[in-house]
Amino acid sequence: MNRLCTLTAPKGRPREFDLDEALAGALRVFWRNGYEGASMAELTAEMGITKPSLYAAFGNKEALFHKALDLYEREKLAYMTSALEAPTARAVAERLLRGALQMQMSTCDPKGCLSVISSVACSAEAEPIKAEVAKRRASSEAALMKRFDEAKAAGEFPDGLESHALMRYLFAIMQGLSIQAGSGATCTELNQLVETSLSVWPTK
Amino acid sequence: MNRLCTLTAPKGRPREFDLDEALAGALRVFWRNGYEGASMAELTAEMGITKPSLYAAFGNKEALFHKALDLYEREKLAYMTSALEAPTARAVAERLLRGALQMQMSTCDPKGCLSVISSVACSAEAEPIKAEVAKRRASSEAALMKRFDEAKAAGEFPDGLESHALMRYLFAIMQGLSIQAGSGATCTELNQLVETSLSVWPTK
DNA sequence: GCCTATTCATACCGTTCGGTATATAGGGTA
DNA sequence: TACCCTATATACCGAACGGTATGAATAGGC
Repeated sequence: MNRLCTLTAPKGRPREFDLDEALAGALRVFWRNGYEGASMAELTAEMGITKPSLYAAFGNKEALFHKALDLYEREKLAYMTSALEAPTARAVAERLLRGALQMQMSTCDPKGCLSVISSVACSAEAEPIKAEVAKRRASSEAALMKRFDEAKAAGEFPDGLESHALMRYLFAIMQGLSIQAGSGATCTELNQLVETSLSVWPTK
Repeated sequence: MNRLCTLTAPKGRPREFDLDEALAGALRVFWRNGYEGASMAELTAEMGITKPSLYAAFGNKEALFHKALDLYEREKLAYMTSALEAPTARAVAERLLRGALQMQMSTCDPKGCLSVISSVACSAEAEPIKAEVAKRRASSEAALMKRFDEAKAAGEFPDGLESHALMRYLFAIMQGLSIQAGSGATCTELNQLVETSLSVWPTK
């Protein structure tokens, strides 16, 4: 009895769409419109499936959003974790800013940052969404602060400059970058923003 | 015939609510939830009037939003125009950052910036809202750039630093400030952000 | 007192929202 | 072939959406 294929051959009728492709479509819609601005009609249209298929495969709208957020962090925010490996705090900041810039200059993806959009665009009923995004952001902030703590211990910062404050400052610039990118700023303008931020970066 | 009161005594039944108070209520709702997140039910509840009264007095939801945006700029963003009168570019930046900080520390107003919220939180049908906010922001940007042009002409900037780039950089920090304020950052953290930004402000 | 003009409160309009019941189609297993 | 399990497509659900028709209430002008 051949059992080699048991994992790849489930029992019933096989689904006719690709899970990853559908999720990528959902991500695009959430990215363009935010959680509440994304309607099931637009989601199913972009994903190329019907509503029952969506609910069977992903649960509901909120669960779909979580999975899309996972995909976003995994594919689009990968530069954030790799940037932490840079040798100095300034190099980390440079990688983060240039990574964010490069992402915003992509011609195929929506503009702005999904995390920023989702943490802002919500009425009272979308409070859980806001909380989830805040949780993930806190994790990113903690990672960057840990890296800046090391830099401070290595004597990279001017006196009186706390790693916590510098982390918050850098995140603010990146959030401003995504806001401006979503508001129609040109690549040249965004590049100016990054270069200016790097030119004033504090050194000892 | 006494005509002194003709302006204050219109013909029909007098309205039973105060226009400014109602508009202030609408502003709070839009500020908390964004344009699309603000439902007519929540608006009328906070304004203390019924839907027909709202439509008679303000037109429709979009016109109400425009009037609320006017009120917001007039009352909450007044510090932005007065900040331009500061003697140096650094003093302008300091007034802007401290003004934004003070506004975010208000305990009675919602957190975050209405302009940022409105420029981000919108699906396809709210495109006109986004465009209107972008128009107003462009006007603020132009005013700050004009002021920085004067500062550059006065020799306040390091070589190679364009007023356009510095304006964009300062706006990014303020936008990041409002994002973080809306995401639950404490007053201490926001103050750290402002102080750090000022400590790295470029001088010649 | 009567007419006109405006506001108020209620109830309703058609549409869209997120989510589902139901019936059919299609593949593995026996 | 018969059976089981899952995915598909259609049609539908109650609720909430932005916006209005309608009639009663309240003021000024004559």
